[in-house]
This record gives sequence, C-alpha cells and structure tokens, in this order.
Amino acid sequence: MELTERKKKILRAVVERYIQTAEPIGSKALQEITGLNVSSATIRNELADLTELGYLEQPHTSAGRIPSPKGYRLYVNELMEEQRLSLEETKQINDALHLKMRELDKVIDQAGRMVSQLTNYPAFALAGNARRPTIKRFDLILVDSASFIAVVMTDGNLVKNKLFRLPTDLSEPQLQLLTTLLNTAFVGKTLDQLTPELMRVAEHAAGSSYGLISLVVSFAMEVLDSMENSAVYTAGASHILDHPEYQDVGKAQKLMAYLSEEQTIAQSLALPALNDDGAKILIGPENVAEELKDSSVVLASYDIGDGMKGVIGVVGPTRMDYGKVAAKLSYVADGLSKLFGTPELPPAGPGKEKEE
Amino acid sequence: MELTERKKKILRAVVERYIQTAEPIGSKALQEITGLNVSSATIRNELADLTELGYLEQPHTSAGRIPSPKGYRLYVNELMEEQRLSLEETKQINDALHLKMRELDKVIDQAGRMVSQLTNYPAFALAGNARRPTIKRFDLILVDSASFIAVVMTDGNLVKNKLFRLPTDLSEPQLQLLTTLLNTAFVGKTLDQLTPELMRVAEHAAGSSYGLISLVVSFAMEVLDSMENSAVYTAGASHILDHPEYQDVGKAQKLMAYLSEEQTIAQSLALPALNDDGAKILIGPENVAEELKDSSVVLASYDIGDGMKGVIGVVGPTRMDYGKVAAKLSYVADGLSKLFGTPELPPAGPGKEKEE
DNA sequence: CTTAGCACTCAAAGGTGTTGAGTGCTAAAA
DNA sequence: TTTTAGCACTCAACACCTTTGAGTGCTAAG
Repeated sequence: MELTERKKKILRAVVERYIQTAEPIGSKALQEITGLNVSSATIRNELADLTELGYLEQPHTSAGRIPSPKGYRLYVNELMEEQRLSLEETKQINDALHLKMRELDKVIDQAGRMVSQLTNYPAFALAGNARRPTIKRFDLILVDSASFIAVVMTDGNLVKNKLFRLPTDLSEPQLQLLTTLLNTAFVGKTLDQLTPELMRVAEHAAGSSYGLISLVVSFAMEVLDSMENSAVYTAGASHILDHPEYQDVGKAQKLMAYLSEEQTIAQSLALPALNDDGAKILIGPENVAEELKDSSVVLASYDIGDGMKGVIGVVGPTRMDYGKVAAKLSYVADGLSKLFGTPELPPAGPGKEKEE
Repeated sequence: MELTERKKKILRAVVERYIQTAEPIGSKALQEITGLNVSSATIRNELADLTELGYLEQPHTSAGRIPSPKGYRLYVNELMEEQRLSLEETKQINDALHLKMRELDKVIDQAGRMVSQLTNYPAFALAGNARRPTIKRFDLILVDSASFIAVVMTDGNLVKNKLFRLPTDLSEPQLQLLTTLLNTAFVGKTLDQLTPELMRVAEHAAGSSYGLISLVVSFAMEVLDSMENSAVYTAGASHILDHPEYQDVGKAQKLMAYLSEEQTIAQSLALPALNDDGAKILIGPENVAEELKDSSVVLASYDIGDGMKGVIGVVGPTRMDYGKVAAKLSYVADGLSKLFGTPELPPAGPGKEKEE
C-alpha cells in the first residue's frame, strides 16, 4: 500500500527533525515545521496511522514519535534528497587524500581516520581480494657478506621487503642463483600452492645454500598471508560518545568492543559489501551482528586495481544523517579509486613534485 | 618525618583495598583486613593523622578514606611489593611476542595492543630516535621497461621500498648509473642535508634521466621524515569505559580525545621517558598534561638497537594496580628489547623454522 | 596510647507531588 | 469523508522530602 503525499511529508519531517535533535517530536511541532495548513489534531491522526503502519514509534504512551527502522528505510529509499557536499568539504577531502606515503596500508588507514573525522562517527576501512594473490617476482640484494634484502612483488604490484642477517657468509653469484631459482620455482603460485614438496625440490636445487630458500619463501608466504587476511583499520571509536544514544556507558562499551573485533567486521560486514557499488546503508535490525541491531552502518566500496577492492564505512546510531554520511563516504571512496587508478607519477620532469 | 609502621600498614591496606573495590574504606573494615589488634577508634585516629599529612582524602565528611596522589606515591615508592607475573602470564606475553611479521611498525603496534589487552587499560607505543636517521644505501630494481622498484635502507637497517611506474622507457644500464649516483651523492645524509643544491648537482650528473633522481630522493626523504616523526600507536581506548571512574561519559570522552592526539602523547609523555630504564609511574597531578591530572600513566622503555629506543605505556585511573601493570609493562619492554636485539635468523638450516 | 560511647554528617535510596508535552477519543463542523 | 476543537489521560522528568546506614570526630575514661 502506498502512503499519501501528506503522510510522506510528515514522515520525512519527523525523520529529519529527529536526526537533528535526537528527541521525540510531537504533533504541534510538526504542524509548524511541515507548513501543512492543518491542525495538530489532524497531524495526530496521521501520526497514529504511520505508527500503525510501523514507520514510527512511541518511546512511551505520551511522548512524541520517533522514526522506526522501517521509517528510516523508507526515508532513505524514497524521501531523502541527494546531499551535495559543499565546496569546502570536497576541498577538505581532496586535500586529505593527497597523502605523502602511498603505501597501501597507510593510505587505507588514513582514509579511515579521515572519514571518521569528517562524519564524527567511528569508521573502519579495509582492503579485500577478489582473487588469491601470488608472487610475481623475487629479488635479492646483497648488503654485505652476511646479510641481504629480499624483495618480493605480488601480482597486485604490492612490494614488500625484509632484511635477512646470516651467521654464514654469502656471495653475489650465490644470491643470483637463488634469485633465479626462486623466480622459476615459486612465481605465480598462491599460498596453498607453496607446498613442502615444492620447497624440497627447490632446496635440493639450491645446493649448499638450501637453507636460504625456506627463509625467503616463508617471508613470501607471510606476505601472501597478510594480503589474504587483510587488516582492518578502525578509527575514531571515541566519537560514539559524542552522540546521546550512547550516553549509557554500557551501550557505548558494547559497540566499542564490537568495533575492536576487527576480523568480525571484515568477515560479516565489509566483505559482503565488496561488490556493491555506491553507498550501502544498513539500518538497525538490518544488520546481522547482534551488537549492531540498534546502530546503523554506511558503507562504500572502492577499487584498488588488480582485482583488489576495498570497503570504507562508518558506524553510528540509527539516527544518523544518512544523506550527508553517504555522500561523504561515496566521495572518499571515489577519491580512493582514482588515487589507486592513476599511475603514481607525473611524467618524469625536473623534480619538484613534492612540496609541503 | 617518618610514618610509624602501623601508619604505613594502614595506608597500604587502604591503597590495596581501594585499588580493588574503587570504594572509600572505613575504619571498621580496616580493622579487619589489617589484622591489627586495635579497635576501630584507634584506627580512626591514625586515619585522621594520615589525612592530615596528605596521604589520604575524604570524598565527603562522612565517608571512608581514599588514597591521595601523595598516598599512591608513597605506596609505589616504599610499600608496594614487586609483583611477580604468573607463569601463565609470562607465557601469554611470550607467545604474543612471537610475531609473524617483524616489520618495525607492526611489532610496535602489536605490542601496544597486547599490553592494552593484558592490563585492561588503553595503551600506546612508539619508537623514537636518539640520532637523526640517514640513508645507508639505495638499490633500484628494474621490473619492466616502464617501472622499477626503489629500495632504500637506513642506517638503522630499516628497509623501505616503493614501486615507480614511468611514462618513459628505461634500461638496466641507466638504472645502474642512477644507483651509483644516488649512493655516492646522498648516502649518509640526514633529512636536512638533502638540500636542493645537492639534488641539482646529482640531477645534472644523471644526464637524460635527471628526473628520476628527484623521484627517488623524495621517496627517501619521506622515509627519513616518517622515521623522525615516528608514529604513535594507541590501542584499547575503549578499556577506559571498564573502570568506574570513567562512568561519567564526559570524563571518558576527554581522556579519549587526549589519547587520540598522538603527537601530543609522543612529545610530552613518551619522549621524556625514552632514556629512563625500567618502569616509570606518573600519578595524577604529576602529569604535565591537564587532561591527565586525575589519571595515571605507567611507562617502560625498550631498546630497538642502532640508536633507536621505544616507549610503551598505559593510561588509567589513579586507582591503578601499579604493581601488576608495571611488572607486565617491564616484562613486555624487556621482551621487545630482546626481540630487536637478537638477529632475525637461526643459523640457516633446512627450512622448517616457521610452523603454525 | 587506647578504647567505648555518642552526636553528627552526608550520600544513596526511595517516596511523593507537580509540571508539561503529548496522546487518544469523541463529537461537531466542513 | 475529512478536519477540527475539546478534554481527560498518561508518563517522564524534576524537585523535594524522608529514611537509612556507614562512617566520622570528639570526649572522657581506662
């Protein structure tokens, strides 16, 4: 069944007012802010209908109405106006996205912090893989006779390194042999495919320096492993205390505890949203996690390239300014996609690309 | 003036009881737990003395006593028994310190989280430099005709890399020239010494690939910069809600806000403690920061080697179990020092050093 | 120096009354 | 059929009160 225009107008007014004030709103106040030329009694009738239909709730018999999750849902789906970000806001975001280090982890972490600061809600950010990562390339750099640096590059063009110090001497030719060996034996393999058998064969081929194979390969496995179980970055948990719905310390604590279970967030919240485009809004009981049943989550996904995607989102009370938050989140997500999409460098000119 | 033994015994009982219960303690209860064979009236007299001397406080005229900061200080200095960690606890810490990745940042971050979890207080951890870092070595690895990896190693043996993609082609000999050039021109310089003039000279020497110099050097500068302004990792901020003294949301919020000002923590709290050994305890008003005037901080420093040290600490109410916390913190700090002190590798044997 | 006795203080807890915003219902007006 | 005015009703919030009990300080005697 469809709601009349007037009912929608009232519902919308209730939602928007409640988002601002966090207080139940009554018929008289609505009469004023909706601008409808009807008496408060009429509005009361409408409110009664809306309550009956499940769009509104009454905290207690004689208080004003507040939106129910169903009411928020209708609002988000039909009534909400697309929020535009102000020029100032877009500038702020753009500036913040202009990060120094372009290390994947740091960028994601930073983006999360930024979003949290921007929205005043706790935020989280993570990257996830569509396919299983593999090693694309090994390089070994001799530092001195007793140490070398292993550099591994994944198929997603992520590069990691580790310094190894040895109790035994080693030589340049030895390292070169090892490098070739590693590159022929282990490139293109996923974590699972790096079997002990494979290792044994390669170790055999390595002759006297067989021990080094396993060292470098374990490192490579760590890298692959950390890419598969990508980290979740959370930021601004303290922001939940800003909002009156979490004045009750118990509630705040529960939500915070949930937010620090990073793996849970990754698995149950973020990953399902990986492939949806645009902002996704989960209101109160729409959340699977028990701890989020009376909070809301807004998510946006972004593209990292090379089969990787990321999700960035915020958590807050159901009374959330969905429009603004979704707009900001989408903007940041787009920004991230662009950031990862563009090559890292301007055409190599005489160097002053980095200014303060 | 010295306190009598009996006074000390009473003070100690007050502190320890209050640490457990967070509630003022009266003469009658003290009579029981101290085991002194005196009446509650006698104890009242002693309490009155201790209050007069400033070691105890009364929340209001007719409540029990609680320790004042001065009382805690005396307790910590003289009365507190060295806490021993249980075997279980040491095992727990040792296990946790057995980290997979030995990347400096991650280890520090992890250690902070661990301490927070171990103590139930918010924790922070950071590394600081005694001297200014320099670059020790550059390596450039050609990936394909349009991209290369720059690997820089600092004098502290920290290795960082970055993938560069170029719009122009480049060749192996070109890269080798660049590598030599970078190594001769920029090795051993601190951030400040990487002047534009130096750059210009090097760029000149690089001929056609002059643009690449500045790219790699800016990256090196970023690395140095990030080492000088080392990151602060905080963890477990939500734990402050566990403690009754922060039931008042306002207080909790203030402390949380302070905790997220990571730079302030670094500058004013942690760095001054860098060179003290063992655990350092700052009680209530002993803290410089206004926000910490009624909280306490326990700090321990650890050695990273190569002129770098780190600090790890927790923040909590003045009613903190200083003995336990200090013991745990010291143990973790020692563990970290050992971790960084030992070479990364066992003598290269046939590889099964990594098990699950 | 220690103790018993006693009047005193004060937070916490529970009870009572008032206020006011807001409701639901009904009957009349449009 | 929809809208409106009127009115009794509900209920959280607040202020105010009393009671309770743990704990105190003081005094005078042991």
